[in-house]
Amino acid sequence: MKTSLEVLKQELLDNNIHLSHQRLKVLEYLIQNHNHPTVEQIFTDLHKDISTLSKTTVYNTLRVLEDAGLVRVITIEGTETRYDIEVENHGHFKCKSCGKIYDFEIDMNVLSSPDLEKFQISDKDVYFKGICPRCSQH
Amino acid sequence: MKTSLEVLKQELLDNNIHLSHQRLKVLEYLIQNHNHPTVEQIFTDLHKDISTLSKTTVYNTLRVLEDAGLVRVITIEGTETRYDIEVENHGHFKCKSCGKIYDFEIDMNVLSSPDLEKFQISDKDVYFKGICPRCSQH
DNA sequence: ATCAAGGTTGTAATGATTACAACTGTGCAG
DNA sequence: CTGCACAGTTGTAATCATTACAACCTTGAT
Repeated sequence: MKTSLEVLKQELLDNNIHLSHQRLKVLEYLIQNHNHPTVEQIFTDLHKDISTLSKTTVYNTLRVLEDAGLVRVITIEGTETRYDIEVENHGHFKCKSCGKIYDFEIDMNVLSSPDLEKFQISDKDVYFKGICPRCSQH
Repeated sequence: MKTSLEVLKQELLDNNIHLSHQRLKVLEYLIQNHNHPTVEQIFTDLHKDISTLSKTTVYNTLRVLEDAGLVRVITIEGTETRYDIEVENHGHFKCKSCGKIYDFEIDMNVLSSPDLEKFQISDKDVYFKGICPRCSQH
């Protein structure tokens, strides 16, 4: 499994990133919660276990993980930033009614454009919005 | 031409939206500036002409235009919200070096996923990031 | 045992966006 | 003509996520 903790820990070590207690907890949290949590959610939940945890640390850690390419930042809406363990080939759908974000499989490799011939592309994000099945059956 | 002022004015009238002076100015600005301006840029530039203009009005107007489907909101980065006259079938590329946002043509209709069979999709956004040709040559 | 470097913490500052209440202008009824 | 109602505009204050910063803590090497 690609998102196993052990594999990711090794990736951090390969990137010369120190595996502190807090960082591991954030990483574990993201592995166990694929529901695209916000910083607030991550902080609130982890705070129950680590009472000394600071929100700044959560921000710092997420940036470290993002820079290492382990975590994907979802900015589908300007008002909220969400985080996701990096998984290839999927887009994000946000329901305008209930607000839930769904993953969907999509082949990013198909996504290319002659306009970008000379561009170096490092990130591809696909965001859809609309109404999810649960909300549309009202 | 699809983004002509006259056509868009008619669309606003069709949506029962009053064509105030300020709203027309914002609309004109977006037609003339396809460089994905922020609220700050729109406000600063228009303020030169309309000295009484309020930033709140710019926010209000952009929301009205967005709801009417004439304007597309670009949230490629959580820190900045940008606005674009609605044009079909194009994605946005942001250069991580110079920060410029480029349009590129892409066939949104190709973008679909079996996972979304029962979803009602109303918006499709494609965001790429990387290095633009101007920044990568040296 | 000591020291340096990196990591963590809490508070203060920032900055974009929204809420809100007062003001303005325009069209219509009388 | 006059005044009223409504939609749009304005400016300030409030909100909220994020960042800056300085002090503190941990850990590992010498």
